[in-house]
Amino acid sequence: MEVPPEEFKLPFFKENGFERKFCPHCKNYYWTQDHRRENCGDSPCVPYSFIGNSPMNRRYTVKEMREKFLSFFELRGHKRIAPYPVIARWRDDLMVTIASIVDFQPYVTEGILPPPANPLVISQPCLRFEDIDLVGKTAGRHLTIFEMGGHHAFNYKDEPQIYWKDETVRYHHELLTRDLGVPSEAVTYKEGLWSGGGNAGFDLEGCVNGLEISTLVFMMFRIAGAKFEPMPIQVVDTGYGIERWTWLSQGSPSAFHAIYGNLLSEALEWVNLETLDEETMVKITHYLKPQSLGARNLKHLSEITKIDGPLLSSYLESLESVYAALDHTKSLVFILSEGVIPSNVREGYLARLLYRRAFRLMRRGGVEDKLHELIEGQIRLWGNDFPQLVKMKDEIMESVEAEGGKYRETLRRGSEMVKRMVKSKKGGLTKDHLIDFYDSHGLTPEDVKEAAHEIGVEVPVPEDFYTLVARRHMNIERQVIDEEMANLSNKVETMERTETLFYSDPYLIEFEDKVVSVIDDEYVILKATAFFAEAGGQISDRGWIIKNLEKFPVTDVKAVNGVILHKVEKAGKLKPGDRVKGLVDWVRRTALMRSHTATHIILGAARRVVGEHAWQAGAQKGVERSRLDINHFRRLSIEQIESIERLANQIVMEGRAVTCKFMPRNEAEAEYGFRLYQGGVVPGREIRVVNIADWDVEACGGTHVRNTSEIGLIKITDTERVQDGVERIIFAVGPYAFDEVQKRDRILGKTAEILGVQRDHITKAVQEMVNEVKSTRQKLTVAMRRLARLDAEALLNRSKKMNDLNIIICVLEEESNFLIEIVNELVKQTDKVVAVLGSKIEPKVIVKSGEEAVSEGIHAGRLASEVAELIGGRGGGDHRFGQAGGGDPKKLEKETERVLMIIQSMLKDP
RNA sequence: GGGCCGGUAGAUCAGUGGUAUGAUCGCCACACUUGCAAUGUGGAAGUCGCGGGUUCAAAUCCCGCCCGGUCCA
Repeated sequence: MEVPPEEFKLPFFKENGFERKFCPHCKNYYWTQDHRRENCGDSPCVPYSFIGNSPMNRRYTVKEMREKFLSFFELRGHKRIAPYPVIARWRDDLMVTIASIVDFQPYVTEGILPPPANPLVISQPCLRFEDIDLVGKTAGRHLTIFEMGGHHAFNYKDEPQIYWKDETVRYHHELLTRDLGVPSEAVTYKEGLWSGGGNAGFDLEGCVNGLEISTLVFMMFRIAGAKFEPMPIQVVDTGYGIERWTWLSQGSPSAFHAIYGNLLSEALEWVNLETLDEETMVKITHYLKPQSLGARNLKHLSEITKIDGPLLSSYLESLESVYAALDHTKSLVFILSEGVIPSNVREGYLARLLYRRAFRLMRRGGVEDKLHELIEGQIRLWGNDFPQLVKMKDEIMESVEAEGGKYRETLRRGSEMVKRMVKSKKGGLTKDHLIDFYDSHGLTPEDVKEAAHEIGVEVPVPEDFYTLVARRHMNIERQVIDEEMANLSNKVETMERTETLFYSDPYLIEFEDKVVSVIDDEYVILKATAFFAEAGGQISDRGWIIKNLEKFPVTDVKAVNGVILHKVEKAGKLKPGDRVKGLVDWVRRTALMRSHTATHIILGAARRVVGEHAWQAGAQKGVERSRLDINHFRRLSIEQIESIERLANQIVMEGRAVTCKFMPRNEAEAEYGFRLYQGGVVPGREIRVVNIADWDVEACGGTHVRNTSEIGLIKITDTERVQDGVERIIFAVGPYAFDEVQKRDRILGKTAEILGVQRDHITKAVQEMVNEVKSTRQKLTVAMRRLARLDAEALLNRSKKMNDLNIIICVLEEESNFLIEIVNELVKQTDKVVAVLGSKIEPKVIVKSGEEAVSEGIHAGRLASEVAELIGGRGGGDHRFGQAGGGDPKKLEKETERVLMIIQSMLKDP
C-alpha cells in the first residue's frame, strides 16, 4: 500500500520548513529541513556518520536514556506504565512481545477495554527473532532484545482527540533536538507503512546520521486476512529504540559498547580482543556487513588498521561472536526469568535456540566455559532495572545448567556419530549428510567438520547450507477446520447468549426452564442452564432434560459463541417453548469440581516445590483421573512428588476458602499479575478469577468447590514426561483417590500373600526371588546344553556314512530351539557332519552343515529348501544353517532315502 | 503442532529376512604385583521399546503405540 502524498502534510513540517523528497536509493519519500539532502538519512542509503562523532549533547547509558524518555513524556501528561512480560501469554497469535503496542492488543486497540491510562508512556523490552542471523554482523542495528520506548494515545470516535500525527512528531522532534541537542537539519522523517500484531498504519521513521531511531505509527487499520479494515479507534503507536538512541548519544563503535559497557569489555578480554583500541574499532565498524567481507574490502581494511589480513579476519569473527553472544544471553535471561524452560516446543525452543547459539558463538573463541558467567553478568547488569531477573536468578542458573548438560550430551553423541559415519563411508560426507546431521541431530556443519577433522578427514561446507535446510522444511501448512463447530457457529449466530446458572450457583442441580431452540434434532438450547460446557480442560456435564415425565439423557454440552448447546438423545421430541426441567448428574459434577480445584492446588504446590517456572503447560480434569502438565527442566524426583502431594493435601485439610468472581481484566492483571493466565489466553473484557486463599489465583472459567476441604483427598497416581521440559502429574481426587489408595494397598497385600511374607519384607523377598529365577535359568541353560551334547553323541553314533561325512536324518520329540542346540553340539564334535532334524512337536526342520561338509558342497539353506518340498513346507537359510517349516516333519522318516539322494547330488565330485 | 533420526548386554554402538559363537568400555574372578594402576586369562551380563501383521522363518519388512533426540513453526 502506497503512502498517500497528503498523509504527512503536517503543520509542524510546514512551520519549520520541512520538504517532502524522494530517496533514489530506497524509493521512499522523506521529510527534511535540509534542501540539499539527496537521501533519506537511513542506512544503507547513507553510511553511519555518528560513530566517533555523536550529534547529541552528552553520553547516555541505556538506563539514563530510558529515564530521559519516560520523564519527558511524563512531564507532558503521559502516565508511566510498568513494562509487560516479554513472553506474550495474554495472546494466542504471538509468542513474544514484539512491540510496546502488543501490550494493548487486541482488547484496547479494538475498543473493548479502556487503556490503563491515556496517553501513556512505557519502555517495553521486546524480542524479535526474524533477523537473528544478522545480530553481531551489523554492529548492533539488529538485536533479538531491545527496549521499545512507546508513548501511546488512543483516540476514540465521538470523544475529544488526545493527540494525533502533528503533536506526535512535535514531541519526537522536541526530545531529540531541544533536550538532547541533535541539530534539527540532521533529522529526517521517512514515510512508510507498519504492521504488526494484527494492526497497521502509515508511519514516519525518524533517522539521524544514518541510524533509524524511531518509528511513529499512526495505527488505523485492522488486518483481516489480506484486507485492511478501519479500526474503531485511532492509536498513536510510537517505538523509540532506546538502545539506538543510547548508541547515537555515545557515538560508540557499536551499539553493544553503548548497551553493555563493562560487560562487553570483560567479554572482549576473554577472547583477547581488549587490545583493540576504540579508534581501530571505529574503523572496523564501517566494514561490519551482513555478508562476509570480500577479499578487496578486507585488504583495504587491513591497510587502514595496519592489522595483518588473516589476523584481522579472526578479529572480525571474534568481535561479531562476542557481540551476538551478549545479545543472545540478554534475551535468554529475560525469557527464562518468566519461567520458560528450554525445550523443543514453542517459547521453550526460542530459549534453547538462544542458549545453543550463544554456546556456539562462545566456542568459536574457545570460551564456552565462560557462557554461564556471561549469563550471570547479564542478570547483574539488568537486575536493578528488572527485579524479576534477580528474583529468578537461582532458577535461571539451574535451568541453564540443565540445558548446558543436555547440549553437551547432544554434541558428544553427535560427534561420535559423525566419526562412525566418516569411518564407514569411504567417499566422504555429502551435503545431504550435513543437512541430516543438522536437522535430525542438531549438529551444525562446523560441529561435523570439527569431529571429522579429529580423525583426519576434511569435510567441505556448502555456502548455502542454511538455505538448503530451509528448503527441506518448505511444505504447505495444513489447516484443520472443525466442520461441526463451524456449522454450529453459523446456526447460533443470531441467538442470545445462554445465562450461566453454574456460575451464579455452582451447587445448583435442578432447574426449570423453557426450550429456546432445537438444532438438527440433536442440540437443545435453553434460556439459562446449570449444565457446564467443556472449557478450560474441564469436561462437560451430563444429566437429563425432563419434559412431563419423560427423561432425555444429556450426553454432551458445548459452548459456541456464548450459546450453550445440550446434546440430547431424541432431541427431536422437544420443541421451542416447551417447559422442561434440567437435572445435572451430580456425582459427575462433584467429581469434576473437586478435580478442578485440586488442579489449582497442585499447581500452587508444584510452584512451591520446584520453583516459579512451574507454569501450567496443559491440564485435563476428569472424573476418575485428572492430569496437570507443568514446565520443569528435569524429571520430578520421588521426593518432589511426595512433597507436592503432601502440600496439596495440607491445603485440602486446612479447608481454605475458594472464591470465584468476575473482574475487569485490567484490575485483575494489576492485582495478580500475568500468572493469572496459567490456562492460556482467556478472552473478554471481564475475566473470572478463581482464588484459593493465599495459595493460587488463576483466570478460569471452570466450576469449583467452595472450600478446599470438600475435595477430601488428593492422590498423585503417576508422573510422566510428556515432552522435553514438561512433566505430567496424574492424580485422583475424593472417592477416586481413596479407591486408588485401597487398590495399591490390595496389590501389596496380595503380593505379600503370594510371596508368603509380611508386607515390610516384600522388597527383600522379591529381590531374592528374582536372583533365584536368574540363577535357575542359567542352570537350566547349562543342563539343556549338556542334554543336547548327549543327544548329539547318540545321533552321531547312529549316523550314516557318505564319503567321509556323517549324515544324520531323524525326527525327534523336541522343540526346534532344542534341535538347534543339538546341531550346534554336533558340529562342536565334528565338522564332517550333515544333520537334518525334524520336530514332532512343531512343524520345523533344522538343517546343519559342518564346515567340512560345506566345503564338500553341502549348502544347509538349499538342503532345507529341498527338504521342505518333501514335507510340504518351505524353507531356506545360509550355507551353514537352514530351517524349514510349515509341512509335516514326520514325513521325513519315510523320505530318508530321498534326502540322502539330495545330499548325494549336492556333493562335489572328489 | 509438523518433519526427520533413533530405541539391541550396565554404557556406547555393530548387526538390510536365516543360530545374538555380537564389538568396545565397564563389571566379576583368577594370574602377575608389597599395594595400586597397567597387563594377561577366564566369566557373568539380552523379554533386540511395546502391540499387531506379512513369512516356513522377523532385531531386520509393514501398521499402530510408547519413549528419547533434533529441526522448524
